[in-house]
Amino acid sequence: MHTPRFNITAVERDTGLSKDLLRMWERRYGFPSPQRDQHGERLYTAAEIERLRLIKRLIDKGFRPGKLFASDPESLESLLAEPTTPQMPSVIEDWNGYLDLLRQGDISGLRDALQQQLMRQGLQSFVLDTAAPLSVAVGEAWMQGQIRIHEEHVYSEQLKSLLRQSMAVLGERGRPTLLLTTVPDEEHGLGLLLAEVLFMLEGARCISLGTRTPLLDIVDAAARHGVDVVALSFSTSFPPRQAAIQLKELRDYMPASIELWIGGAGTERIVLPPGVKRGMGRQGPAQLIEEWRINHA
Amino acid sequence: MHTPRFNITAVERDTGLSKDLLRMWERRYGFPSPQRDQHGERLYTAAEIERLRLIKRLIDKGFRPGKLFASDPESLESLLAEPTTPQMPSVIEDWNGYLDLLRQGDISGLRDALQQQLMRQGLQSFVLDTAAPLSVAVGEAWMQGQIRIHEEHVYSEQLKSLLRQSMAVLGERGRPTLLLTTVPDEEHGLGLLLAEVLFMLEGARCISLGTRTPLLDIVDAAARHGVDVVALSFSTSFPPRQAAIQLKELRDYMPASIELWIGGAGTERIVLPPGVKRGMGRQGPAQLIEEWRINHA
DNA sequence: TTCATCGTTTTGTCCTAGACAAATATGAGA
DNA sequence: TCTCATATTTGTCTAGGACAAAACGATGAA
Repeated sequence: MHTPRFNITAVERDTGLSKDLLRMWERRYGFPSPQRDQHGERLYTAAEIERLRLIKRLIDKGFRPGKLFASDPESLESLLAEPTTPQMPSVIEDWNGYLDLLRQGDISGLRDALQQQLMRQGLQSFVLDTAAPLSVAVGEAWMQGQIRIHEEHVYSEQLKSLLRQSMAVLGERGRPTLLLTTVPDEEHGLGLLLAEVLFMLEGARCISLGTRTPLLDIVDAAARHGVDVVALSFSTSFPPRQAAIQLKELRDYMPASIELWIGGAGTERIVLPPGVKRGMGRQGPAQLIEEWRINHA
Repeated sequence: MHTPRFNITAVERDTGLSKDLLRMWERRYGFPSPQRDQHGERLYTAAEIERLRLIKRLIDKGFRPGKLFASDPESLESLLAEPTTPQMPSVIEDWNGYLDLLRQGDISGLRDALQQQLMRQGLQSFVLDTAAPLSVAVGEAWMQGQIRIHEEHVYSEQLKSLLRQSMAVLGERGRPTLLLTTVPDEEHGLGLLLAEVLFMLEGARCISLGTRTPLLDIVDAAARHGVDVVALSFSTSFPPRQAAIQLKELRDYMPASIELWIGGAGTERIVLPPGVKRGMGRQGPAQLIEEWRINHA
């Protein structure tokens, strides 16, 4: 068991920073400056990846690379703790009960706790008031290094399983018909499932393609199934600018009669292209459905 | 809605071919040779993307780029129809009933058909004799261009939902305890779910991490949950050589007391490192569990 | 024959470094 | 204070060279 070293492909995969960008940062700012193997190829350490993740997170939060690379590593940590918008309390504290179960590896305990909460709140409130914010908190906890990625995986699997189970009792639904999926670079499927539950509770008919559908196939699928709406989910970690570009493209390829909706924790910062609607917060999905029904009465 | 043109990022996203590779093919083989915008940046047409996808499928099937770029576009289509290995009857024909439902976009029809078959066969036989071979056939049909990727997505989602639902009635189980997941480059989760069902039917306790868990996290999760076995799934499209390397690494990182099992349609061609077991075919999973129980009686 | 081994060819990924568009910050003027 | 124009920062594209890894194919042994 030796100290693991990672090549640039692995770093791209684990940080979401493109190879081009990693090389450019090295050229421009001098960090990271990974060791090289005997062929001159970059070999990154786990610590470098850790710091890159931190920097990425801070950039997502609105800081600029120039400042971040200039200041010393220690002070970066503290920046993360600052709330994004003033008066916004840390989301993590409220959920420490569930997070502790995760940290202890108590899977059945976690499952029981979720199940119990679902019973208490009912499906809609459970999704809106527990599952959605808890998922954000779990993501946040991972970002801050409080839990490991496999613990996030366990959480995700348990919740998916629970939701699928609950959804099975909701039968075939009416209009509008929605096509749900994510773009190819967005692999988080949990938000999609949450959206599916909410839309089904509003009586819509949902066709889910799962994650990572190529844009041209979304267009084709929408036409084939004659859907009224294409709904996409974006997680917090998805780059907002990328999202805007892809939405614009997709909007261009599809007839205007098919609406394009987006949702998920990562949608707030996305600048919406014309003809794209956002469904956020408690009333988001219900509102979108209601609007659609009024317009198509 | 104008004639769509795609930049290299969009092509990478929709074909799965890296920018580097797209540029290299252009340099080396002269295809694709996209138009350029006023700044010299590549602009691909939908037709070029279509052909690139075809070429990608053929390469995945075992053809070599050199040959493919040499032969004319028309003859490429016909290559897809050929069976991968001689004397192997096309698996697709046997499953045309389901495939037709997919092609017609009849989702509820598909769901009913699967449900009905599950009722008729029982869970174990359904997984072994329907779900597993049908999934291979669906993959094959996509490779041959008979269905589009979004239709494969629909199939996958319906089957997952059905299986999760069925699994919910199987409660907490006994030993051994298995950790199920895939390596970071393997995103196919259907095989994992099939394995989970089979192992649970044998009375094992399954902890699923979903897909794409970093190797070091697999190690950590295995230790944390005190599992007896780590089970990984590989799809047919996974490069066997890569699989062998990762298995060897993983075997090195983990204590010998934890067994390492692999399964899935893509395992046949993998050269097994020492200390790794393969569970293939009808009796595979049952056999592995039984062996383990004998050794740990 | 069949199988393994070793050199050769093909193929994909990494490298450097220049250019420039898009995003953001800054400052001038209303 | 706000708006617009200009400057700076930042990310992504470009080209072509290099070379590792994979696949092929020929040669020799069982």
